[in-house]
Parts: sequence; C-alpha cells; structure tokens
Amino acid sequence: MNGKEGSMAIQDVEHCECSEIHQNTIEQVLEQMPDEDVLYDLAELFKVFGDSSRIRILFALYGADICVCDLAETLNMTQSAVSHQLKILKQSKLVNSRREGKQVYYFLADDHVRRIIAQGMEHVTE
Amino acid sequence: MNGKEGSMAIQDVEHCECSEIHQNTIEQVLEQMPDEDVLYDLAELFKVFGDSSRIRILFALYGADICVCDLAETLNMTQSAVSHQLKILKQSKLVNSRREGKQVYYFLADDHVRRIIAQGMEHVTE
DNA sequence: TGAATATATGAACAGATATTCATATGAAAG
DNA sequence: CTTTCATATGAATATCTGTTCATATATTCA
Repeated sequence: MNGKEGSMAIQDVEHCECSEIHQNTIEQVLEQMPDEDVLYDLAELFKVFGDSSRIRILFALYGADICVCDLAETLNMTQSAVSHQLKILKQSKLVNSRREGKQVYYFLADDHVRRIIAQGMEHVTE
Repeated sequence: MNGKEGSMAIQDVEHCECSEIHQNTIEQVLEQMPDEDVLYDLAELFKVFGDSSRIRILFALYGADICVCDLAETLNMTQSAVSHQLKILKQSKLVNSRREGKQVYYFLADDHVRRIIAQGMEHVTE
C-alpha cells in the first residue's frame, strides 16, 4: 500500500516504515544509477586505495620503479606484508611488475592511478 | 650492517633479509612522500568510498537531494543501515544535510566527490 | 647441481566494520 | 501536551581484512 505494486517482484520487502515515499523521485534516481556490478567494482577499486599500507606503496611508486625489498625497507614493513599488498594492487591493475634477475620491480600501471590519488589529495589537503 | 647507521633511531628493526638495499633510492622516495598523517587521511577518505552501500548512496545523491526514507527504499536498505552510513559520509564531509519538516534531505557536499567518483568510474569502465 | 637470495603464498589470528535490532530523539499535527 | 512519524544511535554480531609466521618458488652464482 505504498504506491509500488505488481510487477516489481524479486524482493517485496519494506525497508522503512515511512509513508511519505516519493515514488517518482525513486524511479528517477534508479534510472540514472549505473549497474550494480559497476557500482560493486567501483567500491572494490576504492577499497584498494582505502588502506594506509597500500596508499604508501602507491606513493612510493609514484615517481620510480622499486623492488619489493626496497619497498619494505622504505615503508617499515615486512617483506611478506608488502608482497601480500602488492598482490592485491596487481590484481586490481593498479601496479605491474617486471623481473630483473632476483628482484622484482613494481611500478604504477597507468596514469589513472595518479589521477585518482591526485583527486583524493585535493580533497584531503584543502 | 646494511649501510644505515647512527642517527636514524626510532625503529632499528630489520624489515627484510635482503642485502641488496638501494639506500639512495630509499632516501629519494622518502623525500617525495607526503606526511604520514596526510597519507592516513587519504586512505581514510578512500575507505569511505570503498563500500558498495556508500557508493550507491553517493550515486543516488549524484543528481538530486534525497531524504533518508527514499534512500532506503531506493537502495533496498534498512533505514537504520542508511542512517549509519550517512553518518560516516557526513563525518568525512562527503555529504551534508538539511531538515525539511520531519524529513532530512541529504546532498553531496561538493564537486570533489563527483570528480573522485568520476575518476574511479573511468578506471572501472575502460 | 647445490647453496644463497629475493619474492610469493598459505594458514592463523587479531582488529576493524556493516548490518540488525531495539530504542532514543526531535519535529509536527491534532 | 500527546501522539505520530522520520531519523539517529548504541550494542551485539557475523564477516571481512591486514599482518605475522612458516615455508614454497624462482633466479643467480659457485
């Protein structure tokens, strides 16, 4: 009895007890929303940036390619911890790596990463 | 015995067993790194974007001001869950609110939010 | 081939976090 | 002022996540 009836289906649960629901507002908003999976991917992307260790790694790689060991030393982290985080960063396509003998050098994948970080910095440092 | 001695102090622990540490690389990287607290704040900021529910809320608010109840209904969330997330978004200064009678309308705080999201979208939808 | 070194990875644990449930607050209408 | 309605909030819980520890993999050098 809230103006939403019939063919909606899937989940016919109430989510709030309010009676003042603006149905047309809701529909308009829903129309301009990206697909659920895009939203999910976007959240996942930001989640990767949302950790101090990973942000520090990304900043370290901002200007130069660095090997795992130097990263660990620079950031006061365990080699293992760095490796784990680098794996996450690589899976998210934020960094890439190349092998040089025994060492593996990591570097930022592209300029998207730099731009996203730069945007965030603007908000933080204003 | 790794070339780093004397006045460093604070934490004199080894973080990896590598002997091939490039000391000058490390120093250069450390110089161009922002302060720890800036990095922390930046990570905290992205952490807020790094959750599906909050991203969905932000997208819903992208084009229009919406009250809590409509948000809940639109996003298939509990009113309580929405409120909790809105609080986090507000504390991070990503949204603001105004009261209109019994309802509270939320809206994006500024264009930083839109730009950060837009940058993320570029990476995700490419 | 074998030893040494740099990196990767799996399991376990501790800390963080999103949701739910119950309830409090605050505005509005009678 | 009392009731009703919209929102806020505290506590509890289940889930997720980052680090550590132990160990595996892979490359170089003797």
